[in-house]
Formats: sequence, C-alpha cells, structure tokens
Amino acid sequence: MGDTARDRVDEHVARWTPVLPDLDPDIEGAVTRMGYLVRHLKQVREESLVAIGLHWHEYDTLHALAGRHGTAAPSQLAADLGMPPNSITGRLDALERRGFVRRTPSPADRRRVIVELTDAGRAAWRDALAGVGREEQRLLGVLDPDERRTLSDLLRRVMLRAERPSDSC
Amino acid sequence: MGDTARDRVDEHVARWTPVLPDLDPDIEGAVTRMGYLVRHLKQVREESLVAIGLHWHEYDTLHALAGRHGTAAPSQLAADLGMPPNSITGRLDALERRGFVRRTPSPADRRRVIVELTDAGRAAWRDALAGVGREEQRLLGVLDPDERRTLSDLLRRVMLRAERPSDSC
DNA sequence: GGAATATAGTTCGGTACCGAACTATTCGTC
DNA sequence: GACGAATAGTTCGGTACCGAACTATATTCC
Repeated sequence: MGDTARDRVDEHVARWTPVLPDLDPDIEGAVTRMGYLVRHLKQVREESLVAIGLHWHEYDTLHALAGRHGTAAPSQLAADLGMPPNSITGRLDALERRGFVRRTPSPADRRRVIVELTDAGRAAWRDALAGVGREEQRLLGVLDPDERRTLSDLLRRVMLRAERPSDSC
Repeated sequence: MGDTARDRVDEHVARWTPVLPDLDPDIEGAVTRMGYLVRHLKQVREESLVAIGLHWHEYDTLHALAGRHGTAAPSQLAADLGMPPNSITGRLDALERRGFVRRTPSPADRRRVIVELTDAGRAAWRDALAGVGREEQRLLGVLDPDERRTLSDLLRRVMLRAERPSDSC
C-alpha cells in the first residue's frame, strides 16, 4: 500500500473487521471516508459563513439561485437542491425576511412564483463564495492534478451506477 | 479520461464553469459526487430498512452499539456517531421504548449509564445488516478491486488532511 | 364550455437534531 | 475532610426538515 499514515477510518475498519469478516475494507473505507468528508466540509463551511452572518442552508439556497442567474421558480430550486418543495418555502420565507430574495407572482401563470436574488442577496452570496470553497481546495490540494482527475473519474463511474436503477447487482 | 458517459455532476460543473471560471472541475466534481453519493446511500439504506421496520437513525445507533460488542456508554456512542450527547439521549429513549436497548445505572460510578443491546435489538440489527450493505456493494462493485483500493487510498490522503488543523493552506 | 385531472406553491403536524443550561456525582487540591 | 472544578447524562427551547393534505390556477377531454 505504501507509507501513508492511518486515518481514523482505518481504525474504524480494523475495529469492525473481526466482527464482520465479510466486510470489504476498501468499500467500507471509501464509503465511510466519503461520509466523514462530506460532514467535515459542511461543518467547516458553516464556520466560514459565520463571518458573513449566514447559515449553510441560507447560502446553499442563494447559491442555487445564483446558479440560475438570480431567477428561478421554487420548484426548480427544490429540484436543484434535492429537497421537497415545501422545504424551499420555509427557506425562502427566511431569506425574504432578511431581504436577500424577492418573491413576485408570475404574470403569465398565476400559480407560479418568481424568486429573484436582490442586490443584497447577491452581495451576501459573493462575500461568502470565496470562504466556502477554501476548505475543499485545502483538502483536495493534497492530491496532485492527475490524482484529482483520477479521483473524480472513479467517483463518476460510481455515480453512473447510482443513477441507474438496481436491475443487475 | 476515456469514453465514460457523463453523469449529472458533469452537467452541474458545466453549468457553473461559465459563472465561476476559477472553479477546478475535478475538485468541484469530486466534492459534489461525494455529497450526492452519501445522500443516495442514506436514502437507499433507509428504503431497505423499511422491511425491518427500522429507521436509519435507529439502525445507526444499534450498529454503533453492536460495534462496542453490545455495551457502551451514551457518551461513547455520541463520539462514535459524531453527534452531541443530548441527541443520543433521544435516540436511546426511542430504542428503549421499542425494547431494543436497556439502560442500567453503573454500579461503580453513579453518574454513568450502561447501555446494552437486548436480544431483540441484536436480532433487529442482524436482520438489517445485509440489506444495508447491499447498495454500497452494488455501487462500488462497478470498480475492480485495484480501483477500489486506489479510491480508498486517495480518500485516505484527503482524510488525513481533514484531520489536521488548517495551518498551512 | 364545463367537469375531471394536473400542477405550483403553501400550510399543517410531527420528528430529529442541536446548543445551552441544569442535576447529580466524582475528582483534585489545599 | 470540605470546597471548587470536572464529568456524565438529561432536560429544555428552538430550528430545519419532511410527508401529507390543502388552495388556487391551468389544462385536457368529452
């Protein structure tokens, strides 16, 4: 394997292997590490947002809206963020109260609502942007560009399997 | 890269690159894929647990307890699961109500509580075990053993960076 | 053209989780 | 040996999120 040090997931796997001998250490290791890293990133991003006075779920919503060029329907945001639409309602309520977002009824279809980023909302997003990406760069920066490419490619293949229904095992 | 198909994260990156030209597609791709995969796995595991009549957070707690050979302190479980201790209290309350777990005061130190897996709890855990791991195996099974090892090793190096404080950027 | 169906968004009720304060017990120090 | 600090677990108050039901509008079809 080489001379790399052990991380806490190695301890985790070592502790479980005697209990569950069928466990594939590389599958368990990869899955557990992904879970830990996702949690870690979320936590550090949250910390970096404190300076801006924003919570992750607020930034997240502004970010999705910015990705739609500042204008979207609630249902679009729900789809982009992978949450049920009613959760978006609550997020938008809070953002609207803070003046980061504006809701206007669609003139064409009166069921629809148009969500727009206000200037204040766009400014908050821009302020937060740099800080949020910093930890990802710090972590992934330990790999050289070729290795990052390899990692991304391996994960893409796993993703493609995840996107397919589970016909063949 | 080769002839691999594009996944939804490629779309995501392609949509964001014009907005944020500084974005490293492999960093963004890897991080986004990890987030998606973790969420996907959690969701599929939850589905597999429906048959047993268990929720993920219940199984999760039983699993942590089983990893301690069926006996642990609430604070140990909190550390193992990476949550604050008060959240464990709520989980144990529910599990105790269902008869999957037993709380007894420690005779040595009367502040302490000993949490034990009951027979019913262990049986539920065993029943759930196989189903929970299935999707991980399906997804990671798309890689051959060497590739899985590579993935796990790359992630370990990222983990080690995550475990270190952010001195050098 | 009017009734059945579909769609967009919200409201409602309930749950898991968190941070902070609290209680009870033990340890450490003079 | 008593008093302050530390520790284990819980309680309390509050928030984000979810599924299901609801309202209002649009579309489809006879």
